[in-house]
Amino acid sequence: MNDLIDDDVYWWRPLDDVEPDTRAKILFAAYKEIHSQGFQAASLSNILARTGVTKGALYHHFPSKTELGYAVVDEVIARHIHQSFIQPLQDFDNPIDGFIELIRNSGNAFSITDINLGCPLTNLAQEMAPIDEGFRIRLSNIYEKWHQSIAAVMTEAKNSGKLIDEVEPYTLAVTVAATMEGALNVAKVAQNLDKLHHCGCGLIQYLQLIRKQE
Amino acid sequence: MNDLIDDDVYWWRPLDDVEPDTRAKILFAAYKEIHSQGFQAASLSNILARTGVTKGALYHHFPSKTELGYAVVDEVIARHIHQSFIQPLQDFDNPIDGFIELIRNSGNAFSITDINLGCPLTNLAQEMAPIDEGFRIRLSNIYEKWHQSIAAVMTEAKNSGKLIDEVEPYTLAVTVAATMEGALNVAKVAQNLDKLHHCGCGLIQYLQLIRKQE
DNA sequence: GTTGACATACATACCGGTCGGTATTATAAG
DNA sequence: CTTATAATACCGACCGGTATGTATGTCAAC
Repeated sequence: MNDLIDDDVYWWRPLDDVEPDTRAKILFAAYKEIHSQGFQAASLSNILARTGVTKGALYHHFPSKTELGYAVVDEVIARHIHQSFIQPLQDFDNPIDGFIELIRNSGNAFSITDINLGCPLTNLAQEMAPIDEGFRIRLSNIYEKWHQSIAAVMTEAKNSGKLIDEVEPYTLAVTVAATMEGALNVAKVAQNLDKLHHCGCGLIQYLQLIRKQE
Repeated sequence: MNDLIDDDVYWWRPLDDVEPDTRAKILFAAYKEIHSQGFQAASLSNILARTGVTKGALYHHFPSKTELGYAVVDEVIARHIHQSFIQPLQDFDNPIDGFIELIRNSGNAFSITDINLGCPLTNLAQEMAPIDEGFRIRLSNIYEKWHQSIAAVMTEAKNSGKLIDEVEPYTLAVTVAATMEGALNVAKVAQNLDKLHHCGCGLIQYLQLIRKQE
């Protein structure tokens, strides 16, 4: 039905030994449909066809397509971002080294499928922020949490003398996040991992330069 | 009909003293509709209603909605990017100073409308790259030209000893472009110019750090 | 009288959403 | 243990609206 996504390479999957309940099935299928088609172009019929769930069941669990979209943001995307981008920050000893490590790993972690479809958070933000405030608020909150998490570890690093004095932690956080987002964008359009690597190298260079020399 | 865009603040407008021909009218209206709604959600009926042009006229000039979209990319968006982001590079004496100046000006140049709707190039790329190769190629070419233009001025600057030796011009170019793009994204979702300023400051800091000290 | 530049009416398909009905399970009284 | 009642979960035909696209007609210019 939709060849853009192969279930096997997907980051999240219902556990094999537990039959996911209907709501979870809908939610996951909706996430995939939205990720590959965008929210507005996402077709409920496609979601139903792929899950085998009927329209009645869908509208039993969700009052509207919009509310289904909100649930995808709150329950799937927000969790994904937290696990992939916020949680790892906590393990950093020195955030500069941590980020460099994270960027280096990203180069290998992303498959070409990931690249072509882009970041689900960015995609939805782009599409829905100007036309639906419910989406915008939810997505904006996720970004803000991410920025503040980065700023927190940078503040700590600065206080312990690991960063040059000119660094403003929150400014740095927003900039680093924006660069990572832009990098994925660029790679997506080019369908080319090299672009991603270039951005990674550039960002690493920036991070090296704000490190306080002994 | 569509309140998202106010014609008067738009960067491009048919000249007042020349009645634009039908094709140009359609093209401009389509550009606005696509910019505010996205390509897939853009409605031909809206475009027709706003121009007063009939469906017959539209399909006389363009064989399909997709081809109309291609024409918008080739004739409107590509030109816009060239004028706004590529042309100004040529006037730079020192590209570091030039970029800093350009970033500082951007902070004032962008209206809240611009921010909320986002960059037309980025929006289209996000939406259409994974699902239509015709769009993807066109948009990818625009990005590539932009990257190479930046790389060219950076190469020149490096050769004349204005940049530290570690700088790789093309890598720097892609990174700077990605950061600018990400910055607009972040500001769009937050509907907040402050985010844009933060990214501007971060980027300026990076540029200052790669400058060769005398 | 042929061609280009439109205008109008219509065709077809798909969209999100509704609604009457049913199957299953939970609760609790008798 | 049986039975009555109620709530939950689900089914699928159907609806109005809108989407892109098409077929045919008009009319002025050369």
